Amino acid sequence: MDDTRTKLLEAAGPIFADHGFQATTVRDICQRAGVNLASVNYYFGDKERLYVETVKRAHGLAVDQVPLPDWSDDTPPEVKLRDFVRTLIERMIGVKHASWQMRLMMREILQPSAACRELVESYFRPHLEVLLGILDEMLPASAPEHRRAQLAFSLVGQCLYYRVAGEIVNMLVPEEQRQRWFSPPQLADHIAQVMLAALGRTEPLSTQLQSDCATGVCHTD
Amino acid sequence: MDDTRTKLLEAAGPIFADHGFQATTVRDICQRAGVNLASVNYYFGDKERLYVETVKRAHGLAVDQVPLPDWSDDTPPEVKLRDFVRTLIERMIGVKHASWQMRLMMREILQPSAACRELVESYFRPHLEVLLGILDEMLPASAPEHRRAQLAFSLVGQCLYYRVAGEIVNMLVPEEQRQRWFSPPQLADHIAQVMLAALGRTEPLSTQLQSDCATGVCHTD
DNA sequence: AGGCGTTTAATACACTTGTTTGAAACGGGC
DNA sequence: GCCCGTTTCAAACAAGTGTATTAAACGCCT
Repeated sequence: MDDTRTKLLEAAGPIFADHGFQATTVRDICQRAGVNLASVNYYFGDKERLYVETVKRAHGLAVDQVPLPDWSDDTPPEVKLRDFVRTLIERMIGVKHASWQMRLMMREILQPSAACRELVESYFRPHLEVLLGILDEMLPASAPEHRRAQLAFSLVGQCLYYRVAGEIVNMLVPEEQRQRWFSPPQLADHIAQVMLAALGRTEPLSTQLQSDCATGVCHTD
Repeated sequence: MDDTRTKLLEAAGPIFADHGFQATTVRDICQRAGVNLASVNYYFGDKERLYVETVKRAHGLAVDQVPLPDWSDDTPPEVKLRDFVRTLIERMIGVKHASWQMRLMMREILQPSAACRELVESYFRPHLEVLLGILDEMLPASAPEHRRAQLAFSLVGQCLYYRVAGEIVNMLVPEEQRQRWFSPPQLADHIAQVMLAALGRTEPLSTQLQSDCATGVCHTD
């Protein structure tokens, strides 16, 4: 019965996410899992094997939890882009409860370990390809490859920011303003607007913001 | 003589930046500094005090090393914005040799510790104010405050990305392309272009990229 | 029931950790 | 020279670490 094996994986996730690989102790994990100390070595060989297994599982859960929508063929690229941003933001800072997966992946992004190469190939690269496909629909054929990649990174960077620097944002923006204007869908729409305006698919932001500010941001909650 | 004190601080910087607080050992630091093991306790009391001292010093060095230019009053906001981005990018991924300061601050951003609140007030908030000032010159007076902040975060997020996810970018973009098109000034100019286009201060990117692609990116090296 | 592979359990081991200790070395001031 | 506050040093300490070992408990087949 692999019951205690999954109990271990389940307990290890949040702990690794919070403290990192080095700073978490096998004893902590076992205690939280309610299993014996020797179990991690019995089931995974050593602490590191348990770690990479946990990372893999985190990435699996993250994509299952908030999957990309599958668009019909005639979906305009503007909608696809906005949906893409919404999905990213939702994965980053939505799903408040179970976001240990993202915290763990963030550690891998910042300081790749052995488990990371696989993460890149099976998670980041496919997503990048999707995004590049969307951008291609809006860019002239003459746009060089590196500019497309940089545009993609610009978009992802804006989303990633609220995960990486979320605590800093909390300190910089007063609570009340945060509550009213910094919900995930609002942030997502802002980022989508920036990108679409930069690409010339909508009015520039400065003119959008000139009119009554109720338009321009759709409140989806 | 505070010689060994500064030797300790100097040695501790890169090590804390690489491994984080928990995972670095006092022995490592002392060995690298070439001083006795007991010195850190003698001079700083304990490991944590040494850590916050190191963080403070890192932030000091980071601003001294790549300061913001002081613009003349008639500098157009477009130039200021581009300079701002260049400074940020330079701090993030330029100064290859001595970038342990940023790596260390990145850890504080991702997981704020005791040393962080001070970092926010004396470093992040002043910079945000400068950026907001620049954006104000380009935005209509009717633009709500939260949208200005979000625009600022969009800009910073794009810069931060290459520091946070630099390793991932390295895995996603082939070496040759990186060498030719991903130098700090090139990335900075791309990001400035995205923001200026989004704000309507330049042509949208899709039309910029339609013309011969030699224009549009200035190669500053 | 009995035997056997699998899983759990408690404990021990070797090692690393941050910190402390006490003595030795140093450096000026009288 | 001698004293005394400061600094260095080697060694040791206690706590905590990952892992190994051993025996006990379990589940299941014939």
